[in-house]
Amino acid sequence: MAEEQNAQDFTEDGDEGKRPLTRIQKVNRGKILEAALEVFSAHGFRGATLDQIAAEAGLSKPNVLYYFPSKEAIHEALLAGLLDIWLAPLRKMDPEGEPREEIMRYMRRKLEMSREMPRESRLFANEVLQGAPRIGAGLSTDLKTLVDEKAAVIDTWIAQGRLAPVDPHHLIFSIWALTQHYADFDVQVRAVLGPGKDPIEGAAPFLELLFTRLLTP
Amino acid sequence: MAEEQNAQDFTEDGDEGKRPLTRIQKVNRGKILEAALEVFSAHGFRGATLDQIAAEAGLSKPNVLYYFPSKEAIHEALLAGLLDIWLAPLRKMDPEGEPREEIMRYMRRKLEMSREMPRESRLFANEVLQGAPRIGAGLSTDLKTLVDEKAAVIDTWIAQGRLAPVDPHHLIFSIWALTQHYADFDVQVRAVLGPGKDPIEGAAPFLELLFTRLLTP
DNA sequence: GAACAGTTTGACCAATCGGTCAGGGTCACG
DNA sequence: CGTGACCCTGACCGATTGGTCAAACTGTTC
Repeated sequence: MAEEQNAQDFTEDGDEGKRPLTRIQKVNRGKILEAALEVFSAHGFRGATLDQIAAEAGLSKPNVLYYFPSKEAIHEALLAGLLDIWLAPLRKMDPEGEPREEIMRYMRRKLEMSREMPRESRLFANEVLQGAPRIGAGLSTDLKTLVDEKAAVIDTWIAQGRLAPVDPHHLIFSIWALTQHYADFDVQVRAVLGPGKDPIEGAAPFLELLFTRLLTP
Repeated sequence: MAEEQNAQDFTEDGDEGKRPLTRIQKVNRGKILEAALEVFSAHGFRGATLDQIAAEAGLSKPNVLYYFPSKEAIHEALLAGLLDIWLAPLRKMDPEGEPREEIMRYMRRKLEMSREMPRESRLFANEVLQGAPRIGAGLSTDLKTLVDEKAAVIDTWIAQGRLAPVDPHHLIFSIWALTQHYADFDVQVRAVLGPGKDPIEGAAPFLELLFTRLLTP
């Protein structure tokens, strides 16, 4: 195997890894990540090829490898920020807010993300489906911590009688499942509904009704 | 080892292809399909290799190709019956039955399938996630027909006032999303809940509550 | 405009993958 | 126990894939 590790590498230096980041670097890294999101989300990690990514980015394969040390590194770079982006709406859930409105707002924001960021959703789904080999750690640490924390908030709300008594963990799962379904299974949903309307447009009022009925004491 | 009686001795070829199917053939085809289900569901079509399947089945690669003409053919053989198996519970939904009980029964059966056939669920999810390149046709024909038919039944029930008014298509989607989530995103669910209990055990009462609240007029 | 860092590429490589093939082993049955 | 159909395998092949490399090109700065 190639054991040669380029010691003088990229941003992973813990200390002063100050790198001015050329204009061309910024542009091309962006193009690569955008192309990689397109290809990885459509074919999975194993199903995507560097040639596809390079073509999609409008660069040559060696040029892509000039900006990222490996295919794996591109994938990691994509997943790196994804978990945070993905959980940002949940983080915003305010313990001081009105319980039902807070949960509904979270659900709406997640549904909106399924419409506006379906590729990110599918990238994530691909990763989890195959056992989360590359972000498994983040799931049982960051993710679990955040969910447990918000579940505690929900339990408080329930104890105060401001919310119908439901299992808070499964409530959060249900929001994930119901919203991401429209991004991840888009082809199936569209095949069933037939051509024309945006599926999420019909989903929105349904989910409003569903969660209102579920959460009203 | 997992000894699953893959009762799928398929004698297709409406033509003259009526070989009696040797005992060894039955056994080895079963071993290959079982192994392929394991590997395809875990890594996707592109991510799975014939060597993996052969190793999992305890056969040599050329031997695997003796029973199936190609990797593609193995995958197709798996998907062939899957859509039917997958939709069987929906087919059983009885227009003459008690509306809420019929829908609850369907939901329960789907949840049960997530527990007992998670690999099939993930195989299906993998296929749909990547645009359903191999069963796309079946989605907009068989699947759409069945769902439209059952949606009409649900609409009738609603018109009779025996069910709360909800969009029947999205109701069916919600059952799919909520139940399959526990199979497809198993790693994530377990990471969040922590080790120990079976996630589906906790999901069952939650889903009972959710759909009861949603469907009661 | 020299000089050097940063950028790009064609040619190439080793590994892996799906699949083939000739030949040999094994089973069932008369 | 012979024989033909069925079963199995090691060796091999062409294509694809992730990745390397030397050399050439470009942009920027003094």
